Amino acid sequence: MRQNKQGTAEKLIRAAVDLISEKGYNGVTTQEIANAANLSEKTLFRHFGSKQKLLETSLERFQYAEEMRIFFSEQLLWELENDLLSISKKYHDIMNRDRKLIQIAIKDEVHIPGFKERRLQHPRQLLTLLTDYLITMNEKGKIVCSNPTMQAFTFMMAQYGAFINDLEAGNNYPGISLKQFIQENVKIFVRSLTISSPSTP
Amino acid sequence: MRQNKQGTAEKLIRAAVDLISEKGYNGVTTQEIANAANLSEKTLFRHFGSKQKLLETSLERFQYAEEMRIFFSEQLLWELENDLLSISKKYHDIMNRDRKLIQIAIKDEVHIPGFKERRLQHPRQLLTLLTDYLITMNEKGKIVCSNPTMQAFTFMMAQYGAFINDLEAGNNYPGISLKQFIQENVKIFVRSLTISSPSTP
DNA sequence: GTATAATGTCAGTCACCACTGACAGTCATA
DNA sequence: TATGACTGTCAGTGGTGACTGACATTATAC
Repeated sequence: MRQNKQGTAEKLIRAAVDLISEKGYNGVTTQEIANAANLSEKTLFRHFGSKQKLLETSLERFQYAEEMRIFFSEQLLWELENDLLSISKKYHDIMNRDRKLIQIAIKDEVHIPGFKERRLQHPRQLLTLLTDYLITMNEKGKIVCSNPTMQAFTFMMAQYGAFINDLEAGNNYPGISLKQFIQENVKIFVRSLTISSPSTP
Repeated sequence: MRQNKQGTAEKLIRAAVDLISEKGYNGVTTQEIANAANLSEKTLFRHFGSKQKLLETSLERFQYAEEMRIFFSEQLLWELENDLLSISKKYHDIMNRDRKLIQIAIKDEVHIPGFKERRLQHPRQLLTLLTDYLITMNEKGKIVCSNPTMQAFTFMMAQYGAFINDLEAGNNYPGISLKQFIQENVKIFVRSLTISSPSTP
């Protein structure tokens, strides 16, 4: 019965993440979480000591950390359209993997020391990576880029908006999919960044 | 003392919106709300009957409704850069005015019948208005627009992302302001929509 | 077969919280 | 000065929810 201990904690964490992301930390009872995990409430407390600690443990896995950095250093082809597409996809992959954790983080209500800071550091890192990418592309003469930081930021905000929209509004816009959005957004940036001289009609 | 009744309800609603947007519906007690409004808990219940009803009443003001439609029919100059700028500004004006209500809506936890539906209808309306605008601009020969719906959607998502980012991350990106973002985003769309022939380097 | 570790059951504690009733105070108006 | 509309105080009630302790149960390992 030694290996069951980890399995039990895992079940509880999954149930907690599921329920809390739906109904909020204060909207779920430890009883409900235990039931959803097919375990007794007592077991929950034996493993985590408190509801708050259970949440903290659940949120610890919230670290895509190095993944973006590695992606940027290994997967880029220095071909704008291609790269922006794969960056977008990677972004949504990562975000969707942590979908429920992000939902919890947004609903917040809960104050875990340092958590917000840790969370906000990811998009800052992405902004840096993306900015550096644009700068290099500019140096290579492949794009015309006057303000790389703001352009990277704008690109990110579009992705972020689409993700949050999908997260909480689901399929609010009939006939519009995330894939289509990514393609159109990349097209717009490619067109905008590969103009030789600004067109003045 | 007749006019005080409305003033009292107003105070309570304001306090409720402030606190609930911060800590979530289940994270605030009626006691706290009453204190924040400098009124007794009893008065709160005399006015609204229940905590839930207080929230519902607070959320009823959440209707920018016609404002966007009127703006689109009256304030546009049919000059792309100018119009996209003023649309962006109007959007953020409206969103910021209802900042706290939107925060409550996102944290959700609360299930008020029909509320979510009512809320989601606003961005859908904006999408329609913006799409129609692009179509007309295309017909006027002022832009080259292959896929107006997706382009309007992309423009919206960028605004939405920037708003949500500002809402919950505050000043996470030092040196980047909302104003700068709006300008850069508009520039990107203008460049992208006013290319006569796609440049292939 | 017995020790050990993990879980379940059950009854219960304690604090908090939405909400109430009874009574008293305050102020404007007639 | 009396009435009425509004608010405050206070002492409650009933329910819920996080968390505990004592004891029984199961499975595994030696």
